[in-house]
Amino acid sequence: MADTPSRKEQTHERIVQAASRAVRRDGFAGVGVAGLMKEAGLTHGGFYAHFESKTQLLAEVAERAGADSATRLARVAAKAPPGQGLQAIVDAYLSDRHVESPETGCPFAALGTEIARQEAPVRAAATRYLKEAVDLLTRQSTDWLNPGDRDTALAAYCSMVGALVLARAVDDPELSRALRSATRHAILPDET
Amino acid sequence: MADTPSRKEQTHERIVQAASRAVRRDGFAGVGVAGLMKEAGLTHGGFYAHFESKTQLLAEVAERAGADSATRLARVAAKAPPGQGLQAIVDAYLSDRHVESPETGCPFAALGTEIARQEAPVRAAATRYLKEAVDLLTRQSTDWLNPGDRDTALAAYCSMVGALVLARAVDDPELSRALRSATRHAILPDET
Amino acid sequence: MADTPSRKEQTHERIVQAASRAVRRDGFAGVGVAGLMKEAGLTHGGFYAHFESKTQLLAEVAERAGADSATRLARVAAKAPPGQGLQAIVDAYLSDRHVESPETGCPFAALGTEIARQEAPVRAAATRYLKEAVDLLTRQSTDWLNPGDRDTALAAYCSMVGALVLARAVDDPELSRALRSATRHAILPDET
Amino acid sequence: MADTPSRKEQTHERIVQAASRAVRRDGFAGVGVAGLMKEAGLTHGGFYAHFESKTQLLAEVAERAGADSATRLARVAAKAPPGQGLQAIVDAYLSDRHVESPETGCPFAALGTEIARQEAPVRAAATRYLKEAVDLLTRQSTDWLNPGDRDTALAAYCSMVGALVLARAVDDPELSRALRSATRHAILPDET
DNA sequence: ACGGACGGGACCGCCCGTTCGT
DNA sequence: ACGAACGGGCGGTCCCGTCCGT
Repeated sequence: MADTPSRKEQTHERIVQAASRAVRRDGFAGVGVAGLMKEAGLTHGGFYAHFESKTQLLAEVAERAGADSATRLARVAAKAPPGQGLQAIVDAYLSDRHVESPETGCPFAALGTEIARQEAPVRAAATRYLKEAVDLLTRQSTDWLNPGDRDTALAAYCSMVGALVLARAVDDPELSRALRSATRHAILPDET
Repeated sequence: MADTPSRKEQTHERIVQAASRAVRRDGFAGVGVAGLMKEAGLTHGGFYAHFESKTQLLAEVAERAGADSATRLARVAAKAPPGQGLQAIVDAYLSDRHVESPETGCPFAALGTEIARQEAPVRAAATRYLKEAVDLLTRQSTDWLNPGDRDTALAAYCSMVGALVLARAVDDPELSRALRSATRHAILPDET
Repeated sequence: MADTPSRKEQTHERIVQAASRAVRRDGFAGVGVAGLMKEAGLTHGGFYAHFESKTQLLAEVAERAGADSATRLARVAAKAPPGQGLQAIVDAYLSDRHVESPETGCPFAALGTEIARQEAPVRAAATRYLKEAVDLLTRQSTDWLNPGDRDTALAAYCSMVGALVLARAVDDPELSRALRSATRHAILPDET
Repeated sequence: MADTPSRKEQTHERIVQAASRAVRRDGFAGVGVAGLMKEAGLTHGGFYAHFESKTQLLAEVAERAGADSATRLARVAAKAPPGQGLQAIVDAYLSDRHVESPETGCPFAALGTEIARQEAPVRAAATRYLKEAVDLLTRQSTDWLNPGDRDTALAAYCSMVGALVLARAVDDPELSRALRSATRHAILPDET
């Protein structure tokens, strides 16, 4: 369906896409309507032809950022050799690249503490994404994670998010790496 | 040694104190000079008698929030029975009370993703606090954490921060609890 | 050739026009963005759709005030009988009306001592205007001013500006008139 | 008669002195109480022990700047050889040094267009100073200026003020010099 | 007398939401 | 549907005037 997305739908999409990156880069409070539209190649006058309010855009942005991130996680897992999906996910999540690129990374690592102060739609989208991400982890069968062990998956996800949040916050590159390395070993204990 | 803190120092302290709570509650971007001063019982006019800029206040706030939090952690550990310091810290950190009271809680759980976008002094203060907190954890001798095992402490702290960030972000109280419960068991595996 | 100036250009013009009067009346430091916009029949909100900064507006204002004033001078000269252009200019410049109406008068008489403290674009505009005004004077052929005697024209212009500045500064109407009368006779010595 | 000026009077004097320079340098609108007091080596808290208001200070400043300038003019005239007082005054007034040093120069050249917007006491002081300056000029007996020819003196003073105002306003050093040179020759026509 | 904190107001720059015109 | 202008409001900064304390 949506075989031929109308011009309006395309523009709508472009705005959401640009905003989802801008928000992860600058935070919910760091973006303005004018800047978002400019980044999408438009002027801010036309914004309200696509969204009822900035709030509604942010809700769509949250949804979209979560969906993007879930897709990305799934792709990483799918590419990995059998039985190494979790390892691949963890490595990608805790990579230098992820630390340096919040724009395209995990929404929780980029916006976690701000989400708690956002309005209901944003938080609902975040919740949906979290469940999706945890489900994906739970499905990874590895030597030491029994498939279906949801609690271990939850804990692993918390660890990764926390590690990345701290890794981005601190001023000390070595500490940043140490946080992620320690987290990696905690999640994948038998790794050589 | 500052026997009688001058009136100015008292006011300065009051502002920083009020701001450190307001910032954790509303985020760095959610507070304004006028609001902060009002919360401290003053008007915005006198602000620049105490701080050169809002940025400088935020730096002091970061420092202060970190110091407060470290003190609090240490107190929790000290109160615990011998060999149960870590458990006490984890329980306090992952408690419902902490989830509901960002104002007086861990700065990383309240501001983590915003700290990454703050200026150098704030990030430096955050880094100092993180080292302090990890050192405290590292010193906790328990049955399963060898004292001095810094990597385990790092991983444990990441887990707790991530769990709390997610617990606050999600819309679903049950999920919030599940995140923390799973994290607790991951950190304290032998707990009955 | 700007057949149909767009709405934006019209508004822009209106703001500059209003500002050029307000500045001559109240000085560079005596005007604020809000007041200027109000005087142009707008609110301060839309200001930055037309100007990058207050500084840029002031630069345009200087240019515009100079151009207006030059046009006015030229018109006075053109209206005068042959050989009496200088006399007409001097009389207009030193008139009571000019003393009482800085808003529409010579920018140097209204803002001269402040221009020296303004930024480069304002000073450049002032310089251009001065050259224009002096050229106009130089072209006036009279009985006692040889056309092309630029030094005499320069001196005459200095005299007029000084006379008007002083005439406006002093508290004593009689002295104000005496200053201008004396200056008139110095510039037009053979006048009966 | 103020044999031993009290400490308060000395401080008062110091403030007025510093302010008279600051105002000529930065304009009436360019100075603040805090800055003035700092320049006098004090803090702005004690200001109102010496002056009822900023307005009153400005009045005293105008008076003082005028008196200083008059004294300076008189000294220049007194030092000159007999019959060359006017020439000495004109040369000093139109010198490069005067252009570059508004702080210690003629108040009209520094503040003329702002004085017109000041309150009554400032304008009254300016008027008194103008009369004094013109009287001084009028008393200069030269080959071409009959002593007592007040109108010529008035016109000469207007010329000098205008020349200096313009010389300071323009962006072009050559034009600045030309203005003053032309004015000099207009006032002192027979000079070789 | 002087230093310094404080209250209140102002100004510039920016942003959001709306309403025009095209 | 889009661009552009406009209205109202807010945030940070600075300043004046006052009132304490010393």
